[in-house]
Amino acid sequence: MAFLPVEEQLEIIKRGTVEIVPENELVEKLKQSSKENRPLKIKLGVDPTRPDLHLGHSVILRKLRQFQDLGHEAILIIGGFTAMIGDPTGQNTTRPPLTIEEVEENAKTYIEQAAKILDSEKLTLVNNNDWLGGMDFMDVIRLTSKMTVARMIERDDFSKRFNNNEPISLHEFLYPLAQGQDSVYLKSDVELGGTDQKFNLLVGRQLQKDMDLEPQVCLMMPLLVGTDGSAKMSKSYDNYIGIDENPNDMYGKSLSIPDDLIYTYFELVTDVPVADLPAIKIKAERDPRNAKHDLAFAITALYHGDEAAKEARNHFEQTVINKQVPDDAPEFEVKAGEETKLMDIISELKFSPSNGETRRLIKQGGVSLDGDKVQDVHLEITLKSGDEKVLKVGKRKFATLKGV
RNA sequence: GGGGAGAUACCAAAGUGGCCAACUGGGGCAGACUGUAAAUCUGUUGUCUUUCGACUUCGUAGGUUCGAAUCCUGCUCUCCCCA
Repeated sequence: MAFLPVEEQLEIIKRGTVEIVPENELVEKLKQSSKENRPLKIKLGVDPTRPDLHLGHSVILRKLRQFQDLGHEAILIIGGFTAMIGDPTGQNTTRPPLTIEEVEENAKTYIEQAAKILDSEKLTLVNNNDWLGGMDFMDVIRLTSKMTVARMIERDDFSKRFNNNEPISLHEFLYPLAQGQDSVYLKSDVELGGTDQKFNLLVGRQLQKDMDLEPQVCLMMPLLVGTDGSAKMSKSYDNYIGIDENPNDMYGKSLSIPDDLIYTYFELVTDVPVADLPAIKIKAERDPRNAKHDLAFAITALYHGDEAAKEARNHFEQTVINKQVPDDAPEFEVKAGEETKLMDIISELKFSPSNGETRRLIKQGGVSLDGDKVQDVHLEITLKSGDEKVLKVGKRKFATLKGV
């Protein structure tokens, strides 16, 4: 296939990137690639420790997808071997290494979810256990001789842990080397990673040079800030939007991001054309309310389609803005003519983790029946056959109670 | 190899024999407010229980005691200093 002109490729490639090291080498590689009609090898290593993908992961996967669409070869490395080591990057504690079975299971889930973003037809999928697993101790020692301890503890996360008197296991030092060895083996032209991966990516470049290979270009994407507007998106901070989430949650969560992240999200996690971005930037500043709804719609539509996104928008307007009951509230059948404890109903609906929590909710006015706040913790209700009452627990748990 | 310090609820961190289900901060949840599931303010935050109260929890296993997160012993893990 014919490649787009280098300038046009660059425009797409540079969307949202923080840094390309070094950019002029990337330009050279792109020129060579066009000239020889040879796709570049774009490497992305993923760690199958936490298989639930969220928008934070999507930033880098989308970048890989963009390379695919430009006609280059996307190589997704499942870090089967490295997962058994445990990547120390960004961690304040040692990661528990996984077993082979866990890795395989997680990798499967990962690929299934990543397929929502990548073009799996054109994807090269490899597992670094295939080449790293076969190295013997001497190979490993040779590899370690290329790195110094001083360089290692230069790294931010290591030095932080070191200074905080937190443990660093020796094997964690091997992680960047293992990842770099992937680049040597694959002869990658470009490696993608988050800014937190800079060190690891550069090690790959270094090792390639040592092996007299053409060094890879390192392309860093920003870490997506989560819905709380401060920390990076991560499951453990509970500030994430999962790509597997249902349209309603996806839409609602997208709306909860702070206004000044609207543009960033458009740039990093939606596929609106590069050309439209300037106009979006202006709208985000002048009319954040609507810009954010546009964003929520774009994100939801990307993973669930336009129809589902429209429904999610309606659902949100109905429940949150107009405080009405959603159409899809689950039904709960109550035996007609019998007194039933409200607390038991809430418990059966799993709307609350414990009865203590339910009591608390009621006392705080967090439970209502047909719009009236429930005052009595021990309220018992009796419904006639065919009667319906709407139960609301907390902010967004609804159910229709029906007498049967 | 030697010496010292430590392990408390989701996280951080007080508490050193009864007043401790355990200060405080963060997070979570709820209420008010709002364009928003944001921000802010207020309340709340082990389980069971209508109340009284009962039960489980302070690394782990035992022990001392009327009574232990707090004292003793073994074990596991971590950090620091010296070599």
